[in-house]
Amino acid sequence: MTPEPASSTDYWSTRLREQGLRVTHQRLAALEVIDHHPHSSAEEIYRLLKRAQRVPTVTLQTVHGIVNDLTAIGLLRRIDLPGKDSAARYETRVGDNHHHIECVRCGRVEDVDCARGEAPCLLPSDTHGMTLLEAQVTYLAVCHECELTLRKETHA
Amino acid sequence: MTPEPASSTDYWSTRLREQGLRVTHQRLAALEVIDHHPHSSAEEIYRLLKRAQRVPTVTLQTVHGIVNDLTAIGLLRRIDLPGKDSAARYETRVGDNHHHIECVRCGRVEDVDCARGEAPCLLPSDTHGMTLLEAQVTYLAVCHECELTLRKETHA
DNA sequence: ACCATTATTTTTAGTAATTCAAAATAACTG
DNA sequence: CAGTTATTTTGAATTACTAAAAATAATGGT
Ligand SMILES: [Mn+2]
Ligand SMILES: [Mn+2]
Ligand SMILES: [Zn+2]
Ligand SMILES: [Zn+2]
Repeated sequence: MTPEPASSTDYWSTRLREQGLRVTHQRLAALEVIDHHPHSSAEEIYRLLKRAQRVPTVTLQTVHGIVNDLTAIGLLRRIDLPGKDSAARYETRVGDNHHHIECVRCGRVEDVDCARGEAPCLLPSDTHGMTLLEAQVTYLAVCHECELTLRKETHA
Repeated sequence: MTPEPASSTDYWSTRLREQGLRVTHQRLAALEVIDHHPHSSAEEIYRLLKRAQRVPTVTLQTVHGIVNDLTAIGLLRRIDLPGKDSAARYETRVGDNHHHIECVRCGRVEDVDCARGEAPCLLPSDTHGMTLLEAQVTYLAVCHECELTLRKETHA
């Protein structure tokens, strides 16, 4: 059985060391922040790290390096949503192949459970001779608040 | 004196005028090029337009303007594929809600017919109170050529 | 066909997201 | 605790795209 870590810091530290990465307070703080603010962009993570005085000296370039490294070892998942306001977003919920629904107006993102739970959860009618890795599904929608806003605008 | 077959030029001209847009040789040439090279990026369209001396004076900014305008009136479809080295791609096959399979290594993109043919072709387990517009499906894969290349690299 | 109107293209700059490389810093090892 | 070197910081570059003003050309009326 897996022993429960005393704190989330211990948990992340163990995961980092397992992968041969050093345990820095920047990485730990980033993981905390992403865990509490899923689907954040590098810029948002950066602001959250500075705002709470967690890592006042951190730079945006460091955040990019961190999310790249942590994604590479499977501690984070990167999601690329469509739209020209395209900044990659990151989350700690990995390994369950879940999907996302995005409001095309305000960019709000919510999780959508996968029916199958592992990739690929959907099969193409034709693979064109390729080896399928994953079916990436993104639901585009308009959230309730934006619907109301749009209705007002249409009225005027 | 029209170097292009009158039929396709006439077709696009009619579509443009229907939408109140002027028929410019830049727009016509762009539509031709995209029709013959589906899933091209603005940069690729730009190079294709200059290469064949079709529109030697065209600029990349113009291509961006054209694809934006033509997408807005439904003559083109814009596809945003995942992977951060990915520029938006454009195609003339519109209105059938088809999907795509992309090689994650070389970026090759092929069409995948939609089982339903119109959006949304898939329903989320939870809409989170949002009004669903579309289920965007992208299959990530490794093409045959890339598979062979990767096998060689692993060997060495 | 000619001209006027104005949409479109071109020219010139600027922005946002991300990457790269060298120098400074700070984790791990012994 | 000191040495090694991964990581962060600093500073600059790149890519994809947008913005605004000046030049050009497509349409409509004569
Ligand atoms: Mn998620
Ligand atoms: Mn297609
Ligand atoms: Zn919204
Ligand atoms: Zn390939």
